[in-house]
Amino acid sequence: MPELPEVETLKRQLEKKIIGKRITDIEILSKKNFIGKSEDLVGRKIEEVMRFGKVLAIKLEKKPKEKEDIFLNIHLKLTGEILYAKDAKDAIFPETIPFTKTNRMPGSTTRVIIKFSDGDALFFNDLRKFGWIKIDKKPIIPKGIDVLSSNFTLSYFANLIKKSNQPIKILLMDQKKITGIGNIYANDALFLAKIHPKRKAKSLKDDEIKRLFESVKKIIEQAINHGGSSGADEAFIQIDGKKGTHQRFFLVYQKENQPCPVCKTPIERIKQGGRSSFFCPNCQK
DNA sequence: CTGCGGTCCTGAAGGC
DNA sequence: TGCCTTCAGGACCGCA
Repeated sequence: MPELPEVETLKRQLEKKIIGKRITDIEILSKKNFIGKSEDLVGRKIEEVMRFGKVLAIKLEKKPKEKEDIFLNIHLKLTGEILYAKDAKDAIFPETIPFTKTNRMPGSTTRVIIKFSDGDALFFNDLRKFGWIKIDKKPIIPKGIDVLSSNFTLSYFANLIKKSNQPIKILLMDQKKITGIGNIYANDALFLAKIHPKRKAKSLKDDEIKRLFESVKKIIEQAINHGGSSGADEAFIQIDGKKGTHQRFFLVYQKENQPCPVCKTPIERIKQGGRSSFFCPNCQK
């Protein structure tokens, strides 16, 4: 489920751990999840860790005379995890239990292991195998504007909304327009802005657009400060295997039938684009 | 353009 | 107990 705050959390933790380390080996346990030649990475040092929307892009050093950059791009999709182990041989991560009841690390869902010269390692786990690692000359940058970038302005947001016939919630999650918002934060941002998820985007008034803009930024910022969300359906864990804490602050997401935090009306759940939307029928218009 | 449904894959949970 | 169905976070693709 990782959305922007979760990937940003991983990015910040990763850069503290892996910058300057040299890759000695890459073990691919599931070919489907690794696109490119792993040999191209061996022997290189990690130079930089970047994030574009929900994509992590790790920049590797160039070899002498090489002209093109080389990046290791990662998308975690629904169930991907990135774990960092000090000693790869007996790594155990106590909280890596999103779907099973036993410790399993490195274990049954590990798809790729990246080993460093000091014995440390990165584990790419992915239960459902939707995620990927792609080697490329450039970072894989989604089309939309990143919520944390300076280009994500009220006027950009308003312009997008005013010309869209889509339901506002679907628009919020459209990575070609805005990158980083997934199901959790779309639901909670709409609640905070008091806007019904089914509202047609272009029907929003200026003051509603402004409220939504501020709500999106606020929710994303809070979630980053909480180290991401690791709730019931969220496979997300941090690189040391610990959970984020933002699930404690969910407003309506996954709160079907529970009282609205503002007016106590039971939260409702509907389907939009095959995904669950949660909202307060009283507060959100 | 919209919205729908199917697709990738696995395991937990609920119904009977 | 056991089998069968349903359901999840993300993104894409094809169809009407």
